[in-house]
Amino acid sequence: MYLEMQQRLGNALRGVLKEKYDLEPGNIALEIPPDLQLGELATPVAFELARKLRKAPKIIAQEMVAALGAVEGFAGFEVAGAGYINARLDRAAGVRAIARSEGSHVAESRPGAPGVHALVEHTSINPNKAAHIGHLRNAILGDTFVRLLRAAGQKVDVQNYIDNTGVQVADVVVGFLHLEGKTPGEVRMLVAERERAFAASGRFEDAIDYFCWDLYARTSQWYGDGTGQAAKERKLLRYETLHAIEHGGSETAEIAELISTAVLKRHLETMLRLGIEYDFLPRESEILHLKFWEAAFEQLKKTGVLYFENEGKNKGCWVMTRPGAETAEGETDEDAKVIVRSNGTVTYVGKDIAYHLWKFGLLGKDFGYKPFFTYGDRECWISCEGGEREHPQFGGAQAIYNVIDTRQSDPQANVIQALRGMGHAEQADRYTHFSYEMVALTPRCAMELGYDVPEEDRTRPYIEVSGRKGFGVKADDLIDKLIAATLEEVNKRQTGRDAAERQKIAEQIAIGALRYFMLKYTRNSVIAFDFKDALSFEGETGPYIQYAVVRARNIFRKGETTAEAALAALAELARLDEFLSGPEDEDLWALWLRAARRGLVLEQCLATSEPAYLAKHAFQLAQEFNNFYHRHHILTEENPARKRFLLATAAVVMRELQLALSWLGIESPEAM
RNA sequence: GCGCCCGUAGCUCAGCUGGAUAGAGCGACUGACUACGAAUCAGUAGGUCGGGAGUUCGAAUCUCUCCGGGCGCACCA
Repeated sequence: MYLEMQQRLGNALRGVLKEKYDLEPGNIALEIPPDLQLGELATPVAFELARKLRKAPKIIAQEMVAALGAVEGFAGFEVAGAGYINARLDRAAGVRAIARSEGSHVAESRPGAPGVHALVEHTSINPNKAAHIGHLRNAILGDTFVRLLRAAGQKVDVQNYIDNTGVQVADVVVGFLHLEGKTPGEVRMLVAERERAFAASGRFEDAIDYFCWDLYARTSQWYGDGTGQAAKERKLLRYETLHAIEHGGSETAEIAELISTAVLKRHLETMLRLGIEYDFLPRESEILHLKFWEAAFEQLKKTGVLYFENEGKNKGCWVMTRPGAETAEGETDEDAKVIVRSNGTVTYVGKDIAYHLWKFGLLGKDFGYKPFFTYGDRECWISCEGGEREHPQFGGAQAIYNVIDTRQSDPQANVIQALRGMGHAEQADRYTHFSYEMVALTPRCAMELGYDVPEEDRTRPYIEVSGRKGFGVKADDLIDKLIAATLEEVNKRQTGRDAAERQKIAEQIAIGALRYFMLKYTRNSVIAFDFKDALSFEGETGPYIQYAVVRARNIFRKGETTAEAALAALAELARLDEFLSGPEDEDLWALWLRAARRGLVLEQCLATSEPAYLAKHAFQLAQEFNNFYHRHHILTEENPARKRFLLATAAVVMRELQLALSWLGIESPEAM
């Protein structure tokens, strides 16, 4: 509702400016005043115009208010301070409009945006070890953004890119074959044995991804431990293995496929615990074998984005100019980005350009597809050669979002630069590197986990996690720990419920706590992870918001009615103003207004690619609700009309909280 | 050296396209439960918004500069 009123006021002001002063400003600043005393919306536009019109801001504001006349939904306008124009809403009409606005779309506010086919890539964990907390941040941010895009009416494909032929997978293969000295047959048996053991015990320590976590760390260590000749040989082994995997068709490649597929399956299971699902898993093996790069290479050469370097340190390579680089005519750009090495192989950025041409439907090639993982009623597909004849369409998106940590901004910028250089400016503009900062551990947390923290690192605010070193908190361990902690609380409080119900509630709360924890920080803030903060269920947390919903739910249960009925009953109340105009009732109106911010917040989140605004909004709404809950005892209210109004207030807040939580991927438990 | 990010209360962080008295959580201290269940609420203390200069009617927000911290800048992915 707030968003609609803001737009209406903006249009009215625009009309006045055009008619009275013949001005057509691009943007009219509209804000929410710091205090309800000053109205619900305000604009400082008169200040900006003062110089241009050579008049005092206050005079301009007065003239504009006079010219505005009546605007539907507004009770009036006034001039305040040195020239603010403050707008007051018609409160009763506002409440009725808020009660009615159930839709989750901001369709009318973003012309052209709904109906957009968007593609979000997130998670993209190397399939060679268990997922850790850093990966959780990526997946939770990505999944939440997907929910926001869908709430705004966009069609979204969710992709999880699998680098199954990279050096990280090669490293665990080296670990299995050379460090452990296993034959390919023995590796097959071990993977099968791990899958059996995990299925039987349900303990993550038994699973293949946990096994690989340690093996990968040991292998990384092993490369570094070798001296002289041994180090050389180990390095050689590493690259021979990598090349065998990239090339395919060998026993080494088969082992890599086996391991990466088993680990990938585990990643999907881990993410499913958080309610995160994917539509398609494109793999690097197909990008290689289906010759995506060859097709892209032709286009890159034809458009002149790539050129062959004959001079300098990059002699013999195909290179591209970096974004923002300027080189004088005839000079060698030593700083250019190498895309094809002098030995003819293609770099990571090159493969990524090909993949992104495919994402936008510009490559002229497609993957093969087969079903890979089932989510209740639908399939997640994976790339392959050949594949099923019948499959959903992926790729060919109009807008893409890549959830990738901020350290990869340079390569991401290279890909965008290449698209632009190839003449795809529109696509380059709709390519968003949805970047975020890493999750690190506080030194205290690292030491609690038993890691050896060097003296000089102990005073640092945080220490980066490292899969290569096996240094970090595994995702499933954290989730288990959270569930155990919430279950303990639930068991104390929900003594009347059976074990299965309590378990379900504990899981909902644990996941709510985790997702909220990852979403409450803005993207470019480093999260210094600590169990104390992550396991907290009080204050600015997911459970706090869930608890507000449960409280509202309890009111309707005890009052033997429903939120829907309470909202519908609002229509029968003749005079709403009597509950909204008294000085002691300002908080009620403020609560309705907060509940009305949904569209505004959604738009802000999408415009800035920042889910944290929604997290903040949900918390603030819950906070105001808790405050309201204490101040007004609804079920014992003696004035029946007022009781109805209070019930409707609880109902609208509950509706908005549940909707906001669902966008955050957080469930609302029945009881807490 | 070049590029990007950060520096706001004891700690962790918000602060929308510059706008009206700088906010929250945690922690500290004081209070409020035979209940619409306190995973809650009320209150108190706590800030030269890293320093300086500039632009502006107006700067935590924009520009420059300095200080302090982080991350990138491969023929790795």
